[in-house]
Amino acid sequence: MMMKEDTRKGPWTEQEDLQLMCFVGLFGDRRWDFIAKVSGLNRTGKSCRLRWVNYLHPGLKRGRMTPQEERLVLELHSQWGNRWSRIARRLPGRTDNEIKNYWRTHMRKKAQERKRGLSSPSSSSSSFSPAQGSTSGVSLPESQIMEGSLHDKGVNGDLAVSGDQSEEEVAKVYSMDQIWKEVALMEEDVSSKKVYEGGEGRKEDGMCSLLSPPTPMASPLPWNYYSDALWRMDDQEDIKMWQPTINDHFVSNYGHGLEY
DNA sequence: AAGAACACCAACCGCCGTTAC
DNA sequence: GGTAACGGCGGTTGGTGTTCT
Repeated sequence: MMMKEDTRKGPWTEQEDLQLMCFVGLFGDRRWDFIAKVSGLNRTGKSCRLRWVNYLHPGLKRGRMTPQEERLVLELHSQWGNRWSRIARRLPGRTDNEIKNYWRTHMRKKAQERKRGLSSPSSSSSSFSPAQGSTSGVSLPESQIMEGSLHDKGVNGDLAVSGDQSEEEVAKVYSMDQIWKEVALMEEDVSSKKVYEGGEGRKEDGMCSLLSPPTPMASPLPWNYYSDALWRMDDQEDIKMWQPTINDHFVSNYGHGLEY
């Protein structure tokens, strides 16, 4: 068959999402080029990966950043600069893209505010005010508020952390435990209300029949649990822990379409 | 009510590091 | 060791929804 001429671009359709989720369930989220080919999606591997990482990944949170998250982003950005993926790793459920977008819009706004503020020196220097104070008084080091910092590579490039060891240390600087406790508490409340809702109109229902544990409702743990666990996984090894159930289930129902 | 301005977010592009051959 | 392919990352753009005038 000769396809593959024009790879599709632009927004993903629901059908494509489903297809992608199925094949990621089957083959894991690493071999993107392979998945792109095998799935029959006329997309590049990159495109598939992006879609998965930024939108379809079951562990993703949606919606506004919590004040804790915002604080964390600011803090980590002050340490690492525009290392979005690195920062994202410290915010489970948030993607580098999301954080990047967040930073751009909010910091740009901040920069503009400050520009104006410079003419009136007594202006509220750092009351971080997307929509005036929705972020519960996150304060930002002056140096970062300047417009230039939107593009620079690390505010304190010199101080910039180097190496993973120091990364670990830095992460603790901000009394991470405290932050996470708060976040956990908040989320516990929320998730207990909407377990399995998929949140924000996500269209997971369709895929759940394929990818969720065989009998989601009968499962002692909600799908969210799997999702969250998955999000934290770094290795393919970990994924294998849960993949078999998906594979069995999926293959038995949809394996007919596969030639591999 | 309509248009402008702004905010948000999904997706693409290009570069770079890693891996496989 | 060289090279091609791939995956990941950061920067950027464009579309859409929301708020403001």
